Amino acid sequence: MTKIKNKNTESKILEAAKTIFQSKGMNGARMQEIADKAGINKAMLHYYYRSKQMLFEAVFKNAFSLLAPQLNAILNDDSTIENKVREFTSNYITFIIKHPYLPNFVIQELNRNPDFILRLKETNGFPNLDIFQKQVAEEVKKGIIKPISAQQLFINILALNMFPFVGKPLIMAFTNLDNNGYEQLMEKRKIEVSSFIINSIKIT
Amino acid sequence: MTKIKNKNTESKILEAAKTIFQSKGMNGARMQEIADKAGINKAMLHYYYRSKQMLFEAVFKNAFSLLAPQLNAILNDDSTIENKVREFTSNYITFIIKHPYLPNFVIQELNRNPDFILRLKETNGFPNLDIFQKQVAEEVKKGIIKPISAQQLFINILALNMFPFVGKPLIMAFTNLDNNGYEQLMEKRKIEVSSFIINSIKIT
DNA sequence: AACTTTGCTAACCAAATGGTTAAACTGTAT
DNA sequence: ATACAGTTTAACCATTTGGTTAGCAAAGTT
Repeated sequence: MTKIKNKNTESKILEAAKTIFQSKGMNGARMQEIADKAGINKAMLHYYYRSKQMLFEAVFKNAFSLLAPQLNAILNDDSTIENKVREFTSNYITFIIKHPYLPNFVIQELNRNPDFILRLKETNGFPNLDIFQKQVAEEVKKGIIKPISAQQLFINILALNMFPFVGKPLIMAFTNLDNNGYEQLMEKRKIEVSSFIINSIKIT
Repeated sequence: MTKIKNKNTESKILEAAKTIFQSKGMNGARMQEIADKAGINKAMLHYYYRSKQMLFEAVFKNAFSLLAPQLNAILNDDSTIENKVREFTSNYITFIIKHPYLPNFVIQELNRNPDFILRLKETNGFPNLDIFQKQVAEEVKKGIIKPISAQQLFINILALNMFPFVGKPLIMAFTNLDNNGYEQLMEKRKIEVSSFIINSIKIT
């Protein structure tokens, strides 16, 4: 029963920490609040994770490891750029609707501590533009897409997909939409964003 | 001399608070650090601004009031959409390069406290899509641009312009660029982003 | 049965933090 | 000179916060 109890508590902590950290950030989160949410004693947080910083890093790495494979789908898959853009957009937006705090959490914390990403870059499977770069150059040369640098294209894809979630409050305010209307907009973007990108780069 | 000293201290506080709040956020900022940066006693912060919350709101409103006119340029100006997109992109990126912390600060704090924007919406000059909406519908009808909703177009414009700054650490990591390379990328975006948008929506 | 390890709790602690206060200082008006 | 209002400081305060510790109960080991 020891092991079972252990795993239970440890994962309950991680789950609670995820919720609190993702909605309040490292600085806004309180150890007591995490303990309360997990329904355990505050000392247990330190028993399992030693410090707030280490608990936070566990949560952050977990979050980032969800994002990275999504990006690798567009960077390393070997279908055409058009196909990848269409598939990525649809998949990514579906994915983020299920994890709405994720992009903002990752971006906010990376801005707070830019050095943090250096450690992540060592990680296996960290997104990398090399393959994508070759593919873009090739399709440009073949006359499939208009001249564009892979970097700019990648930034544009990322921007069009991630920003609407990161800037949700801004968008809701400007468009005068409620939560419902906002969700409908996002739903439509699953196909509209990819068309927007393809229209821009494809040679007809 | 009384009035001068007064204004001096008050604006020194605001200036210091701006720096600290924009780089560390409301939760990460410390009153003592702001006082130190301003070169004055901590009690002065409360003398002039009563509380951390009120000092923060002064900084935030200040920041937002810099952003709003930029957006209104694209929403309410009466040149063609193509012209507005080109002008806005160039102006906005130039502007943000001068105030790099601004977009992230505003977005981060609005996500932390979404109710906050409700008060701003009452403000005079709060960006509003009404005019833009009519203009987009009209240009679509006239066959100048392809069918697109004003909301989606606006989100795309915002995304392509703001995201690269909000997601700077992410972009630097994925593209393997240093600060210098990043700045060059942004410089190029002043014209490339508008072309990207125009290519996508314009009927040739 | 005696002993050790593990998971857990309540109570506690030191440092940090936002905020207050009483007194001193400064320039100005009387 | 004196009184006065606005400005500034040092010292202080209450609360919050991350983190520690001593001890306990249950499970595992010998």
